[in-house]
Amino acid sequence: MNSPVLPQPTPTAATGAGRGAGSRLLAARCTASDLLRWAGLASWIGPDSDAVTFALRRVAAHSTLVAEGQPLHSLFAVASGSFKCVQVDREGYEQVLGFGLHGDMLGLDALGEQRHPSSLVALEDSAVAVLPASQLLEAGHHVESLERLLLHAIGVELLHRGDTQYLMSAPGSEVRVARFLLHLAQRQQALGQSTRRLRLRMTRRDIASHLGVAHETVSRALTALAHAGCIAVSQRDIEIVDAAALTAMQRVTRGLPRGRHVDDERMRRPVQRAAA
Amino acid sequence: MNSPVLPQPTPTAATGAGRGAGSRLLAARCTASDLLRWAGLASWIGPDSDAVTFALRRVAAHSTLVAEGQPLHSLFAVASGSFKCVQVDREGYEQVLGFGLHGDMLGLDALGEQRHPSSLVALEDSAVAVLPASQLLEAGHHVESLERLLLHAIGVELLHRGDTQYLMSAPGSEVRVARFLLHLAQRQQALGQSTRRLRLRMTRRDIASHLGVAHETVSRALTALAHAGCIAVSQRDIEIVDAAALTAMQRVTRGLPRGRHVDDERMRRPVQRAAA
DNA sequence: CGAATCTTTGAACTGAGTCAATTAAAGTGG
DNA sequence: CCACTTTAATTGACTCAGTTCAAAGATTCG
Repeated sequence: MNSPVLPQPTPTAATGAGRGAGSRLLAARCTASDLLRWAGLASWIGPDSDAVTFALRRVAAHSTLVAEGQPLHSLFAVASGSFKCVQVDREGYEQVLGFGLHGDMLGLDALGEQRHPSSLVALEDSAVAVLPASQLLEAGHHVESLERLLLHAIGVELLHRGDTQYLMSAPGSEVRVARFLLHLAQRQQALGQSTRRLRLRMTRRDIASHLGVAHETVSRALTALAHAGCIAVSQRDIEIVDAAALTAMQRVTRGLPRGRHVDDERMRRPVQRAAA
Repeated sequence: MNSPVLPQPTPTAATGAGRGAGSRLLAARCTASDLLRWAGLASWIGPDSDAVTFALRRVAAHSTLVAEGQPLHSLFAVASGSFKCVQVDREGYEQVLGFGLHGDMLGLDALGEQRHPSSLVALEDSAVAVLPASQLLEAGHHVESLERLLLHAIGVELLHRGDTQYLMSAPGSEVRVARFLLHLAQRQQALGQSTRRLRLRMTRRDIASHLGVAHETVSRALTALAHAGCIAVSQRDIEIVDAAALTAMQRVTRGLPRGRHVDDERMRRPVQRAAA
């Protein structure tokens, strides 16, 4: 059926001592060292990093890890799989605030009011490390690497939010999608995965919500970018064919303060647009 | 360099007398108690809250407190005045990520890479408390209220970013502006200031950038809202005449303005079991 | 296999961006 | 203090990109 675990492209010598092939997720707990490794901060691992362990929890695809409004009990770190962070308003409109990939910390926005302002939903079968809020500060005082991890995660989260605002500030849909793809590729790169091949775990609707456009527009933008030769699209598998062109496209923003469009019809309009 | 004479010799602390808000007299330093008071967290003030003090620093209108890319030296708390947080991309387009009001913590997004991803620019003559990053953690371990303050500020910042994404997700410009005004009013309320009268410290351009629209559109939306009787506009002074109408307007999101399928389509089944 | 969801494509309508011109305010300097 | 220069704000006209409505493929899942 569903593949339980994706094989690691980068054979980082498993956590600890690899108990059985690919069975790391079956372990009941993980250490701060694991968290650091997932976040790409292996260099911060110190002798104290194994002093604390955290429970692992499986989350089935499409199930809700935390629901909006729920009081803060713990933070989470993505051990495997992926999540979306959403808010739904009274009208039922779903706003996707972001996506959590391997190693990302989830639930940080609950630190303000001690309750979760957004829901966390698994996009696929996933697993998270559970970091009890009460235990965190206490442990952080004794395990320095853990405290640094937390602070780092906070900064990264804020960085992503900034990126998202930048995403949404783009006036053109193709630009937004291009930025989104590049942003995703960049994050995958940080995880040591391919920069060219992207496997989108979220629906077009989720992407659309995240980008602030209609889902049809995402489709159209994707096909337009493909038609322009920037990418190749096959369902949720996307290959970045011409990263340079994509980047160039991503740079087009709203009305430059001054100066003219030096950029011109580089495949300005693939649409057949009322040719009549 | 250091200002030769400080007008008001309110020596150290002055926390007992000062509510911080009133005059713009500036003590050379402030305490954690002050920070908590500014943030509306006076209830957290404990005996240890005066154990640490922080330098105050004046920032002239339009001057840059921190420039994009600058390494992280300290965080800041707004003692008086206001700031905008901006990123400018290679084309020179300025993206406003947010505004910092009295009591807000500034520079948190630098915690990720130990470098400021965005600039902080004073919108008017302002002052900030300087919280050296190195000193912060250390002090936090001993002064509990300070640590809680930091965590709270982080959560609040994340909350604001979420609000901003919600802002920008609105398809209509009037909706965005309405949400922006209500958001601002809400923050002012948290500071104990008027909910009806808003004095915008930022230009229309800044607002436009923050909302992801053209600055002309902000003007138009403002006059439209005024024409609808929701608000009254006089330059940068805005009075919220009909908060209910504004709120109603703010709720209009994409796709369900009129008519048909309002309910059935969104079959919400929010909670599914997460754990195995 | 069929039901439901996801995805793509089409066509028409409209709201917001761009360009442009005018007015208002604020900062500069003699 | 008052010309003068700059920057901010408002308003109008026109065009187009993206939303909306609609419907047909594709994919997943029970």
